[in-house]
Amino acid sequence: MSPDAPASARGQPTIRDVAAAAGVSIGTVSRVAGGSARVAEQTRARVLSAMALVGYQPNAAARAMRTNKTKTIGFLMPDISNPVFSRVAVGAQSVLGPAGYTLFALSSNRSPVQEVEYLQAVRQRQMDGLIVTLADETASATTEELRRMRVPVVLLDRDVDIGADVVFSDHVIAMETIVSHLIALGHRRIGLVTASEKIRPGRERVRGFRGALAAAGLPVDDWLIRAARQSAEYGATETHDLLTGRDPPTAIIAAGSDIFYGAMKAVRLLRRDIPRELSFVGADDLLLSEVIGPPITVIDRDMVEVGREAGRLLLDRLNGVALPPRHIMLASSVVLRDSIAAPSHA
Amino acid sequence: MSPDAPASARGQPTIRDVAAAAGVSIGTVSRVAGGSARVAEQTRARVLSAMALVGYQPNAAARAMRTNKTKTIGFLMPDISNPVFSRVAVGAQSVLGPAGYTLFALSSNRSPVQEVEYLQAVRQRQMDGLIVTLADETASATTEELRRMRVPVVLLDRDVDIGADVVFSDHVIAMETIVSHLIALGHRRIGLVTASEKIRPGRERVRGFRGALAAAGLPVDDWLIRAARQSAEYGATETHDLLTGRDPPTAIIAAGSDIFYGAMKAVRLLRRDIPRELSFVGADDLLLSEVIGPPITVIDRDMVEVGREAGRLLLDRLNGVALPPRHIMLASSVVLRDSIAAPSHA
DNA sequence: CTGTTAGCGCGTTCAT
DNA sequence: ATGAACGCGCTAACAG
Repeated sequence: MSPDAPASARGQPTIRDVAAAAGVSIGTVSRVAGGSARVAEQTRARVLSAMALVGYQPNAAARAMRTNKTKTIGFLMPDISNPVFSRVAVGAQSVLGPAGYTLFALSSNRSPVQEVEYLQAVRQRQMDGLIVTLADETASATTEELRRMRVPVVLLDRDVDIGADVVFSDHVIAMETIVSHLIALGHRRIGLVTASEKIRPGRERVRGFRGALAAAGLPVDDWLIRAARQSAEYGATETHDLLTGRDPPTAIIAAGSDIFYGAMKAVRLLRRDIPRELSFVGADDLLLSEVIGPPITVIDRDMVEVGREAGRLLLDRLNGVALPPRHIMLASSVVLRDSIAAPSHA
Repeated sequence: MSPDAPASARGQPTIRDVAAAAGVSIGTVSRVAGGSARVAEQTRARVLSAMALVGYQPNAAARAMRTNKTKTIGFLMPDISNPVFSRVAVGAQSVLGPAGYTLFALSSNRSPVQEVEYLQAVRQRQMDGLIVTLADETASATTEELRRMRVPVVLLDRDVDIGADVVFSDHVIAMETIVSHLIALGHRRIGLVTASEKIRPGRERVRGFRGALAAAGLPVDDWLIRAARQSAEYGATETHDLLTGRDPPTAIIAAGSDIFYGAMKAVRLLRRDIPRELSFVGADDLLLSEVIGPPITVIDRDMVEVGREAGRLLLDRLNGVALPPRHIMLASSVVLRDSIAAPSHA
């Protein structure tokens, strides 16, 4: 009494099996499956039940071959285990999903080689669009590969000239705000630990940092600026180095979620009291900042919204919008908490 | 001087374009691309440079249609923005990638409907294998869909009888260890906030919890056991409720990373001093536990290793290993820190 | 409204 | 060692 589905390749039933079971031609089955042309109600019902009977699922590869559309979007990010990036996936999916697209998340693990491989995978699989956060803007192999893409691409917070739509996060204004605030509190030596200047966030944060000092007429001590990597280890070692130096800062800005973690750990190990002995500013991890004692002042961004915006931009392109490249700037917010105060020996 | 690639559909060059550029037949190009049969060294070189010239990437859909293999693996998880899940992707990718497979991460956002949709997407796209952490073991539509899968499936920490390989995390031993420890310190009323008993982790943690109390000859007060959801909000409200109840616990175990966050926040808001007024145990977030003051005792698991194991199991199946379903159990560790002490009013 | 047919790009025979 | 031809499952265009 089994459905007795011939089931061709891979054991999956095909459109032919359905046609045979329903006693119609494959064309009709295709029409029903695609919901396209008009089919007699009675026929449609027969086909539908035949599909259910044999457990039919359309073969995406065959469909893609015919239509040159896969209804899939790739999202390439440097590190899937970092919520700052993966939240973007949640946002993008929330707008792409209802439009009939499936989002596939890809994590390059910050490796340019992996990045290129994934970009090729996206091209090979004929994905209909791509959202990407590059691990390194200066890797030319990656940008070349990106340029080969023949589908809409949305870039996230990177300066790469490929004529793509971009969703930027503001870093300068937020940085200026917090640095000015610290200066107003009396701080003269402020340390900054952030990502490499090889990517926009690092560059922009350093720019905002220098700008705020300049605006206040303060000198810039390059020793206080650490912008090379993004990791908890980096945050820890640089913070340790800053705090144990000859002329340590009275305030530290750990701009980046990984760096925030590491810097915090270093501060704990050195038993510096926040904010009495040291003012501290974190970033990109609201939850962490809330449960630490004392609550930490942070620069925060809504990464889910970044994902939504990226999804919207992509959807427009997918729907044929032919405007010149659009740039969207999303604000960062500074959440003031108890971790900053006037420097003690002032 | 442009490569002048005809570039068929979607603007991507095909095997034909390469053949024309190299002055050979498509069969030869295919042989070179597949690295299969022997080709004259000189011919191979010509083809290779022609490929580079036109920027050829084999069309995955066409390949899949012929070979019934896609070299892709799906990883379905409840929430991509939770590192506990996304770390698994990192581990799985690290063993699947070198074997030539591309891992696509899919986040169901804890929605059974989304889960079914993604499972169908996996089937339609003829992915070669699947790693899955179910959001709800009791959703029959999901398990049915899972059963339809004709490719190897690896389940993560769930009890679903589909004859698949499974990677389990131990929850019972770790829970017994920490509860016994708290009891030894003098605690008699211990609160537990954890995931729903509809999924294995919730069930097992509750089981270990009850077991440890029973072993110590202590009564179980069901009011102290909260096992319904996984979210920061849930952790916060339940913790608040426990701490403000008539006969509050002297120790709380927040078993789950989201719950950990929320519970911690509730403790802060109620200004309970850890460990003087309250002993506190978190889970699944080592970084958070380190930077909070005081450092928090946690139950921890190596999720990257879970991913690696899952990848290995899958790879074996992909390579034709036909053993009966294998079950792997990975230990959890209890990291003792300063957040637990003898109850104060003891 | 429904059946028939021609490829989509590729890997794989089978000849040469 | 290489080329020609077939068909994987499907959609779209055309007949009827």
